[in-house]
Amino acid sequence: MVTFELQKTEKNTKARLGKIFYNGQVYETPMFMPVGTQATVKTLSPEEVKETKAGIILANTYHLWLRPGDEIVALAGGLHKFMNYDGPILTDSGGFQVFSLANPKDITEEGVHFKNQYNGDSLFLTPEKSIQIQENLGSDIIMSFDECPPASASYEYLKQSVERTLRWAKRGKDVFKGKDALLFGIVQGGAYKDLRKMSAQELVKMNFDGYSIGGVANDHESKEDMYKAFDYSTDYLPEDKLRYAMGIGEPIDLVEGVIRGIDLFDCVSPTRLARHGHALTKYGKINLKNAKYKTDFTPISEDCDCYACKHYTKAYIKHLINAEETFGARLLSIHNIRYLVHLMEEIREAIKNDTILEFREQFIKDYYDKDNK
RNA sequence: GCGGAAUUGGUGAAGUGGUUAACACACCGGAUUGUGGCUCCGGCAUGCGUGGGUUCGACCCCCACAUUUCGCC
Repeated sequence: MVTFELQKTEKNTKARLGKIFYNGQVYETPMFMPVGTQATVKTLSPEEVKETKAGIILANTYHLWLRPGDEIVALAGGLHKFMNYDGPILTDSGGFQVFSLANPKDITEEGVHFKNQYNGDSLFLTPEKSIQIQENLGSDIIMSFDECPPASASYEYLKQSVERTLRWAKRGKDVFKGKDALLFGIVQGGAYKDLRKMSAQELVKMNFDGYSIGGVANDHESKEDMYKAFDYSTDYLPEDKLRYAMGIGEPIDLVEGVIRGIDLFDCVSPTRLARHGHALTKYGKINLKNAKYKTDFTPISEDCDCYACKHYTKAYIKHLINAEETFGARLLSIHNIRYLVHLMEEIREAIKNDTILEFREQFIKDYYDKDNK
């Protein structure tokens, strides 16, 4: 069972420091969570995930429901046993996949009809069903089933969607057993203050165990709008509950999110970028496919303590990526996850010292200033 | 030695007497935010073996040479 304790709020911003307790384990927030959609963080073993000092990992309702099926995972004794991971596991509700993957789809008050993209079967996902699947999976942090509209949706559509998502949240909460897991409500409303506020306040009335901020970074949403969505949401959320920005993100977005009162982030980017040959560094993202790394026999980052940086050079990893060897993707995934986890360590230190704004300034200078490279 | 065939970018190659030489791979860049790991978007032959000729115009027609290859002696 996951519990959360708020430690402090930074002097100049909404940035928060907290602790998550889980089966004798302790994790600090703000925290970055790697994504393991299909009950595996792609290319990594659980031991390698742990070595990056990541705590919570994500798994996905939609994918595991379709394959291998939540009943099978339940038979295996739950996700933790099935995938051999003893840290906390958070599951997404399937709401985002309905938005991003399932086509065609038909969204009704009752739930969402869509086709199984693998075999064409007709599927019907409801708020109740989503919770039930997540409980079968043995998730520690369960998400409400939400509609995730594109950022370009009209105000009118967003308003209706937010209201429906609230009704879905209520339906999910009503069937949630609440034994060993937390249930989060998901704040929607695009970049509109009144919608985010309404969404947050109504969810808070239902008293969820934590609150997610959804519908961000979708559909080429601007960073400005995303940051507004953070502010307009966290302003109306209780201090003593976790706030989670779903699907975020880029290093700068983690910094900006923390400043706006977010505790948890997840993103596919470290592992996806890795598979495509990119490495995150203090001085920006680098593309190891670039010819200039052919003879670069230095680590990705001199001061990184990850397995990849301790033992391998850019030239070697570049070779692996070029040769399409999975070990290359694995080394880069280890590095990129470690980079983001370490970034959060630095962020927490800055919150302790009440210097998060100075930290942001220096971070932007290092990450984006081309003269540093 | 004689006869035939071929010669297009790093590679495999398409191509028509008439504006910017198709496509693929490789290569060089870029993208990627609640993950379809083999994804997406760009760039990449001022030149079609070499030298002449025909033509208003030739990668495409003609001649010579070079190289490769096949067959025969």
